[in-house]
Amino acid sequence: MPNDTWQPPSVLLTVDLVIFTLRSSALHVLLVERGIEPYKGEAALPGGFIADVGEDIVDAARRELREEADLDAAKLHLEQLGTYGRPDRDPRGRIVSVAYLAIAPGLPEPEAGTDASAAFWCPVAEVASGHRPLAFDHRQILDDGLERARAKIEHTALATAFCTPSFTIAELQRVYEAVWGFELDPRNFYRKVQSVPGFLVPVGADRRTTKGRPARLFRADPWQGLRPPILRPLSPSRNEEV
Amino acid sequence: MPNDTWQPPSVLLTVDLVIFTLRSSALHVLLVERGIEPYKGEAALPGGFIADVGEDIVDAARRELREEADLDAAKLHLEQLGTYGRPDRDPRGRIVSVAYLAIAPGLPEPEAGTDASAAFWCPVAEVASGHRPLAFDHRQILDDGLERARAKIEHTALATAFCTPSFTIAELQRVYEAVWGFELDPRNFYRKVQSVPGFLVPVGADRRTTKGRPARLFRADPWQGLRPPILRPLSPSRNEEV
DNA sequence: TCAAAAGTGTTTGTCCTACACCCATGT
DNA sequence: ACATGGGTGTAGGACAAACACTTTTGA
Repeated sequence: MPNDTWQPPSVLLTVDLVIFTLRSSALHVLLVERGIEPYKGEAALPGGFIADVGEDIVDAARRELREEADLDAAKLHLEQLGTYGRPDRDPRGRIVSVAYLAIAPGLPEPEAGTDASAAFWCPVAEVASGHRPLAFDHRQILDDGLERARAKIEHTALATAFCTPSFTIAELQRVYEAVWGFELDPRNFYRKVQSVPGFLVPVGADRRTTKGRPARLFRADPWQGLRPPILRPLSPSRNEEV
Repeated sequence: MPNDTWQPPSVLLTVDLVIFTLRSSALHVLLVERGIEPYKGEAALPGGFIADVGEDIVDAARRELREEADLDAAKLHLEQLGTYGRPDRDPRGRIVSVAYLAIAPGLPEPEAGTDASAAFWCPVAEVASGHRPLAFDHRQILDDGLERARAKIEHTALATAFCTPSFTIAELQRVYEAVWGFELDPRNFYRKVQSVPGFLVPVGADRRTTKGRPARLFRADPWQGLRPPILRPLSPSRNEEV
């Protein structure tokens, strides 16, 4: 119990980032190969210490994203995922980390930045299957981030953040399938997303591919809410894919 | 950008608690009157600094609950709500706070503990209406906690944590109404909760009141998931009450 | 003319809401 | 008897899964 001379202990504060994107229809997460101890050479989520005592936490997350992966976080929506503060989570001492979640459209290989040896997109399935161990408690953070993303695209238009500025409904469906991990009926999906008022805005043009009928293009605001939501099936017949 | 002599800055870490309970069918939140500066004498959420660098954050939350309100948190389920770290949120300096949410059954007035001048239950409506200002950013934390609780009782049996060990369906309905803030049809609610497999376990006894037919008693595990969920109506005819 | 992908119609069953109605108890 | 709250039946509408079918393109 604190007495008159007691002073509150201080801790070190880091941010960690769960950045998802879609590459050739598969969900990927941004990882870095750690350039310093501990866990040097192993894979980890991008992140790092706040720069100074006056830096806002979400600003630190944006800065780390720029430094470690050369991604401009200005357009990315960072959502707080949770805080991970187990006393033994970092061998260097008491380090508490605030995790953020973000969604990025399909992008080429990120440039390795200043802090990390290398940044790269890793298939989420590779981590989930245990083939790719992660440093610290980052496996847990990634799992929490995946579940958050799965729930989030039900109630908001966040899935469109995976897409190019204008996209077809089939492209949007591939996002939902990659994040949820099972296939959907294209015809029912088509009408379901169209029926949500204010979700999809027709852009008046078509996208032509080498095969088949051209598809209408749409755009959307990724941060808009969806009413009614696009709920994933709970139990029924769903074709697993991830 | 950090150079060779750069050291990461340290911050002070606090926990804040949003504890809800039901008193005479109205949702209440546990508040304390602050005994020290800043905001001395004003209302705030219970909370405080972690005790030492080795204390786990959720343990600190449990300890504060015991110290400030003499509530035994061993049986309460503490859920992390979020982390609030705006650089200017505390005039004493850079203080980052991790907020937790918990639900308590109806309880008598809490005892004032060691740290706080007084702990008391305050109607949530009183805070929401702006009649009761809160210290720091605690109004924001409370709002976030309320929305979390509203969403949480849709997908888990958390609402039963407001109830006595055994309860009637009508009592459970009063919980949902108090948290959501509008009235529900008793007959449809009755069947809806009964239809969720594994939610309500009959205890084989009745509760007799002074009026009307006795109601069957049930018990439940507050941390169990609900499938299908008990969804609150989004738009339709709902009688506002809070 | 065929394959492939986009988009539409329709059927069928499930779930939800609203409300009429019956049941069991205290006064 | 009757008021009060507990509990059941059921009709009508909204919704969603499943799938047959039509449209529009490239080859």
